[in-house]
Amino acid sequence: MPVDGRRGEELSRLPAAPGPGPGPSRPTSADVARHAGVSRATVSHVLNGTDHPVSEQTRQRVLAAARDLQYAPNASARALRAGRSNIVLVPMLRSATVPGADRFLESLDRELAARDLVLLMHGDRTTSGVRGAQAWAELRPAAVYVNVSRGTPAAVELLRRAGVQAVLLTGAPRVDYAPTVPLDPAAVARLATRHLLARGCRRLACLVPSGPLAELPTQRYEAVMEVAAADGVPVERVDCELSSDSIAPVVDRWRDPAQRPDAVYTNSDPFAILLIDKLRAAGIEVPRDIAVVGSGDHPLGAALRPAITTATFDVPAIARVVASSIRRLLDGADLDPGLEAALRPHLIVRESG
Amino acid sequence: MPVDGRRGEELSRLPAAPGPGPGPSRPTSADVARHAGVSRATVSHVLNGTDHPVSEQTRQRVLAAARDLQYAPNASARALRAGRSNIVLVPMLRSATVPGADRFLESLDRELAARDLVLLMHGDRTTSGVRGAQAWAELRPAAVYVNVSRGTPAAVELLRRAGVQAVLLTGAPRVDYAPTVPLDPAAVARLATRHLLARGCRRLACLVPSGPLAELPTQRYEAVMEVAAADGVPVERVDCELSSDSIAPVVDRWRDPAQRPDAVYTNSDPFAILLIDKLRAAGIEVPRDIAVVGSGDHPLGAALRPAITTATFDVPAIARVVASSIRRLLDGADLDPGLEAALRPHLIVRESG
DNA sequence: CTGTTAGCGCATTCAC
DNA sequence: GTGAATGCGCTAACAG
Repeated sequence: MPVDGRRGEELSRLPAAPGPGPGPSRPTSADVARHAGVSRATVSHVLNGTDHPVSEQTRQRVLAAARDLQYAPNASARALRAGRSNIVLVPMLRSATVPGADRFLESLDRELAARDLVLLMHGDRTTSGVRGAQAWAELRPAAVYVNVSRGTPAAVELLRRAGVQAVLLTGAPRVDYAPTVPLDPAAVARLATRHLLARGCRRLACLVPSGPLAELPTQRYEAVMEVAAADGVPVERVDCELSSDSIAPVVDRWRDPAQRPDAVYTNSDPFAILLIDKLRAAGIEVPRDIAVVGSGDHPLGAALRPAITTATFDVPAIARVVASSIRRLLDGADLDPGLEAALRPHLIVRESG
Repeated sequence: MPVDGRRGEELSRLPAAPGPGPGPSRPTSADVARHAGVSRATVSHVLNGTDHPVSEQTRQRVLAAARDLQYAPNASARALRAGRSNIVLVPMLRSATVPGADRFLESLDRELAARDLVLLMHGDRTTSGVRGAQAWAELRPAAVYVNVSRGTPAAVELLRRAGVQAVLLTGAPRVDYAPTVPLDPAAVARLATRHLLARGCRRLACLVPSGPLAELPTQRYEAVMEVAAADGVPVERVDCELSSDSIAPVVDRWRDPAQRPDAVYTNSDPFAILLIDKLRAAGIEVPRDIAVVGSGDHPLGAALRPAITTATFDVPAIARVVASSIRRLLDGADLDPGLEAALRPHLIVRESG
């Protein structure tokens, strides 16, 4: 399955190498057949459990031969013949963008495995659109699950034309050119904001991590703005990084109660933890002086004091409906009806706000 | 590339489906050839940049046709014919075991891409040995990079017989049946311990996270023990989890100076952060009363006060030598000579110890 | 009922 | 510049 290595070239190319040289043993179904004294067709029937009748005796002989030779069918040949695979390809997410990414992939693998599908992650985190689709299509996966921002209409069309049976997109703007898991990463920000407003907060601030991964934090900031604006509550935007130097000047300004918001939404729990540490050092108490709400439910958030109030998604539940939806798509059905429900964020109210 | 979905069965099976049905368009190299008015051989030569001479004019015609049809070569057919691919397969690591896992994979992808290789992660995190090798072999990758604990001798043999050109193992006990990246995850623990001893600490404790992922922490605990024992320094083993309830009783006991170690190694920075929080709440000051050293260089560790002293690996450097070694192995050379040097852990001395 | 023969799928590459 | 063989496994059609 050669796939394009260098990004940004016409098409892939195989590294120079000695052609289909026989190599060592590399057992094929023909070897198994020879070993068992039957034809390749019989081997195939036995190993695949087709409905074709085979005597128990030959069956055992074939199985034994396969075991002896440690035969592993060549997925390439198989996929080529079948014109389809049971691979679900997920281009790797831009790291740290989504806090629970790793947990999600772990759950997703379990759920897919239970549905006879294999999860494969493509290491490239940046290539998108047609160029990305090109790389993904080469593997001829049964399904591709990718963010809308990378799954452009042209990309989706290319994948479909390449024979990918199910292209499932995920992300905020629901699109019409492919089934979409309408997971809005900003939903946690909205939920957190509504919570703070309901608690009577009237002056908000929002920490916005800067850097190359700022897309999501910015979306969340806008969501906070929007919800707060509906109540006529102002939101101070605080651009920062996860470092002491970055937070210090802000906290310093907030020493003055007149300059101080009464609540802060921080985009991720580590930022909340950092902020609270700096506030404490400045003599500002959480939640008495300022309420702080994060998101992502980081384990440290629950363990430290004050424990972080956080808005988060139910990661395993989302993995389940995504896997189920992919399976259904492959079987010609619609998305899992439980999708919307599983995507609703929830709030874990602890001590910080 | 159908791969076994259910774990623990004889061999894989394709989900029932309508055979190699023609499907929609699914452009093949034959389509491109037709479109450009040339033979498939020519298409192949042009698209792969072989040294076979092709007139500039036809070259352009072929490229244009490929673009028009959004042609993506079928990786299965290609691999089948070529008997080799440019895929490097990495079975996904048991999550959170290695703190920098995600960073590592990101760097590794970049380094591999620069060497014309594509990184693919296999979603299954648990299957190992022959069973795992079976699943990995089906993809016929050019190389597999996996922990020694999963890459048993039988697994390595199976992979080799299946035509995987480079099997690179990683992990502590260097083995002789396959090239190994002797990355010892316990090395950071040794380094941290030596640092604490050099600072005059004479009574150590070691936090050992429990749970299903306890293998690594236990190895590290043993490393701490070993180094400390050489100096006649005792080590208290503290089994715990990353939660308030888990740490509280320990800290409570340490309120009594007579019961208290003078330094703690915590296996990961989040544990150090948690511990310091609880110690502070108990009126025990770090590093005055107890020194604390973590590992993994978590960003929060640098940002909080006291900043966490941590022992860590140079993740991007390791990714570089691993990628380089894989490339060299594929080219018939030996491991990158810079390997050992890149694997050395280093200490970031900050405030906590 | 049991097993076999034969052709296909797609891209690569040798030889004319 | 092209024809044709090739790699590996699946499966429809067929023969005992």
